[in-house]
Amino acid sequence: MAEKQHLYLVDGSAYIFRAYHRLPPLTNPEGTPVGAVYGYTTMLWKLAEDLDKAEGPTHLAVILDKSSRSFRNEIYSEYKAHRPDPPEDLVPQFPLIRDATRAFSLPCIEEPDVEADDMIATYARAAQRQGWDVTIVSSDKDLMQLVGEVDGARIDMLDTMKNARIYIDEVEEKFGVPPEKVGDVLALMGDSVDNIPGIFGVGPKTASKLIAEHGDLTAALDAAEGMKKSKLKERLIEHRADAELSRVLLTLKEDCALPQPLEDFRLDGVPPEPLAKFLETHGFASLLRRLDAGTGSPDKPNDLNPAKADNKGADASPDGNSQPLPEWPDVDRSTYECVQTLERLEHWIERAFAARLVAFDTETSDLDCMLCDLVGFSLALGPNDACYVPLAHGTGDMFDEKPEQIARETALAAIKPLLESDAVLKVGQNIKYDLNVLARHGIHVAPIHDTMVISFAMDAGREESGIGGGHGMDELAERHLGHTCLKFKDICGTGKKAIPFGQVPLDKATEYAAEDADVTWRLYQHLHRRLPLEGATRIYERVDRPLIPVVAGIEREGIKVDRAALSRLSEQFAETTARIEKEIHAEAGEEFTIGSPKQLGDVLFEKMGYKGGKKGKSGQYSTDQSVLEKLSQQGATIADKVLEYRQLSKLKSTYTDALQQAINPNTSRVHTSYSLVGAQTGRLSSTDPNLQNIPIRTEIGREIRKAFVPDDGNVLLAADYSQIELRLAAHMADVPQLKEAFEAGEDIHARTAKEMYGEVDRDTRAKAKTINFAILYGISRWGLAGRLGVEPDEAQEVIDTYFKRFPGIQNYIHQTLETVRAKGYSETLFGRKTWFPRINSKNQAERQGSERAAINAPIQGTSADIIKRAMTRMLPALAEAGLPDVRMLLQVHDELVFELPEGDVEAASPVIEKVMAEAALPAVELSVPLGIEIGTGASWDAAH
DNA sequence: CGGATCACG
DNA sequence: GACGTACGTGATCCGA
Repeated sequence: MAEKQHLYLVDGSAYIFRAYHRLPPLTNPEGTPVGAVYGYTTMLWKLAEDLDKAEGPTHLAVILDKSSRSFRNEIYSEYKAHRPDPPEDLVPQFPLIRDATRAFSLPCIEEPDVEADDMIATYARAAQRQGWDVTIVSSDKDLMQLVGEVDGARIDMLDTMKNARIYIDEVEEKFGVPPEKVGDVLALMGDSVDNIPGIFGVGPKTASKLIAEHGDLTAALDAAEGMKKSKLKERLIEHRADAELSRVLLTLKEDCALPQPLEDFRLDGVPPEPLAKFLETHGFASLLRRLDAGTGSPDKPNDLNPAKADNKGADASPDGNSQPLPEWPDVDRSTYECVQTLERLEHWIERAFAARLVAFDTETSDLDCMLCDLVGFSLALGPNDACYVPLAHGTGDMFDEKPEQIARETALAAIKPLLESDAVLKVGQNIKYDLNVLARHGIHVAPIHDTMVISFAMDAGREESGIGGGHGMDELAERHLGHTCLKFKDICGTGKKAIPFGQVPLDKATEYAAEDADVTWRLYQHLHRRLPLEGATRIYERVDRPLIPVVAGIEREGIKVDRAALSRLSEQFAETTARIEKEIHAEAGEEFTIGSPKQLGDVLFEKMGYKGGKKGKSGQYSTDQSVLEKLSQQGATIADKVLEYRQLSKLKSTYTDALQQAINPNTSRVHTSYSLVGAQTGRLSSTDPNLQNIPIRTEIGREIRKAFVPDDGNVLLAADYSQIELRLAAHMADVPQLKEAFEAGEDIHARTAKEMYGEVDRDTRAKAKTINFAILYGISRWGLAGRLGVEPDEAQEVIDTYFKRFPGIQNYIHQTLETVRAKGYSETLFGRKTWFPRINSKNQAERQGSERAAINAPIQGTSADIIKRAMTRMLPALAEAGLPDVRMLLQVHDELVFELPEGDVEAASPVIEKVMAEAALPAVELSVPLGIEIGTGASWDAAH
């Protein structure tokens, strides 16, 4: 019986355009741009690796566009007429795509005057007729027409960037119709990229609705006559011919002449020699190493290879620069040692002292570093030179005998001098976690490095090919080392079946844990040497690195909450919501789930017939606050009740219930976890629980703040930067009036109103405040119009006036955008970079989104830098002032919260104020003062 | 697991 | 030509 054949057809031309935009501008050793080629090569690599898999290819061909002309141009001269020329650094990569394909010894089809889509369609159908399965490697929506099954032979698609299979369900999800109707939908929508007209004013939603309702294009167009009068009806009738032409243009030609028979596409593995040569030529060193490892040929031992030391080829691994990677052996988990005796541990410690740098990782029973038990730690001193030291394995529900291991206190006592030694750098990935675990055992690890934080300092906002832009170890290992780490899930399982790490057998545990340390060591070597090249040393060394132990300390302090008060609030909220729920149901005349926006929308806008319902992307009515407030103004009392219900259930579930649960049983306090890499701008973020969004804006919300309290005899002190972002904007954009106003301690929004309108009253001040924020967030006339409740034209006038009064602002925005477009990143006053890979996107919404974020990032980021510097200096300054009992508890972006003995308030306040006010110095001298507001009280609420 | 909603700066 | 409209976050709930 013949095995099932499976043909993969790779849409090469479409791929490289996407790869080009998603990858950094790498160059090969000769200076030729190769970013897209690199992406293409890794994609072919992945496909080739699937060769042996059940759903993998037996046959494969790459289809390229030879020219963009085809029979469609004969029918419609405007077809693809307005396509811009490809970017100039993509042009030289086209021929290299062919080279790459040949390097993999794969067939490559290019026919003059035939579009790749038609060739793909032809081959796909030909294979399907022979009973083969077909996978089209593309995400082109035109090709989705082909998806489906004929006589057991199926055609599907694979989007390698999203690693997603596209089959009938996915197509239906995207277009709302089955694959064979996609052409009809597209004919209505049109396609600006290919210049297919469609029907003016008809977008994807309308198009798919029309086709779904009427069955096909002709039926939909015929039905127009019978529709009730509307813009849509007019358009369908008027532009019928456009839609019909579009339908013809969108029909794939499935009967092209086949330049090569299908059988020629059989895959017989990839001969390594031509591929190696290609990878070498273009400096794809990380792939080259994987090739060497994969073939395992005896003349290339899988070890440090001095013969390769003369390889000067720049490594175009996707780092955004051409930093050569040191030649390391591939990760080999079989080399790791499981350390089970004190003698062996002492040996490792001795070697670590000699190495002066050790990568370090703790393994624990829980993700919460304030609750977990330490079950082991791992060390790495070089590539494949790593060990795992189990301390508490097999003590859980396991029936096996407890394995031999060093007693925890003995091992910790042995390693404490190493971890605390000034002479040895301790490197971790998210080392803040390990700092906290060990601090609970009386070990204060220093000095430290953190690969996650180093990565963030260089690459915040950068995205790479299909891997994402994160700073987690697995991602960093993939991106920089081309290595796939063992996944925690695979070791411990997931969900209910998950086991704690302490119950993982020692051989598996050693592979996983020591690999973490090994990979951390490698990442450190790689990332740390990139720091100066990326201009990121200053921000890392002066701001982010010194902050790590400070934030760890804050997390360990935690904050006391009044459980009884929260519990009372929970009860009160439960009673009130129950009452309101009944009232809402009564008013609606039926019981439904108020918390379901879908059900609520149907009740309000369908059943009760209220107007003003707007459906969003998902086809659901929006029922958010602004919508409900409008309904309320129309006299819908149910809207007010829903608003109140929403508010109270939010407060209950997110705060009064959750905070009680978050109280640590050992410390009786709530310990948040701050992410040092959470926000692209450099801000911290807070999780588990988030203590940066505790309510303050409403009276009832502030009840929750009252539950944040000091220990007996202490008070809480809240110190916040007043209007720091506007102050920074005034400085950075050099706006004399605003600087003066800040200097004089004026009300800044009032001053803006005076400048804008000549007079200050409630109304003009409120407008000015809105405009000031609009500026900070990157302005659009439509956005501002919405906020001010005026027409976009009027909003534009307001913006014009603002720019005229404050030309520095306009200049700042212009300069910032120019720089970001040219360099790809923005910078804070302290040199923190945030990358904006979509700033030059052809997609307008995407591009404009990036522009707004880019305008805001230097301001928000500088503010973050400043408060971080203040935090780092704070406790030493207080200790210096003889105030060692002041504890720093929280950071909320522009606010620091302290707990201190009542008697210390008077002495501590000026110290805190001074540290915060002078935090930019000496690196940056601001032309505006930083105003600090300080309050104290018996609760966080009272401290404001 | 993504979308909708809403809490904060 | 259509899109969707203020920046940055995280938690919760619903419903597929």
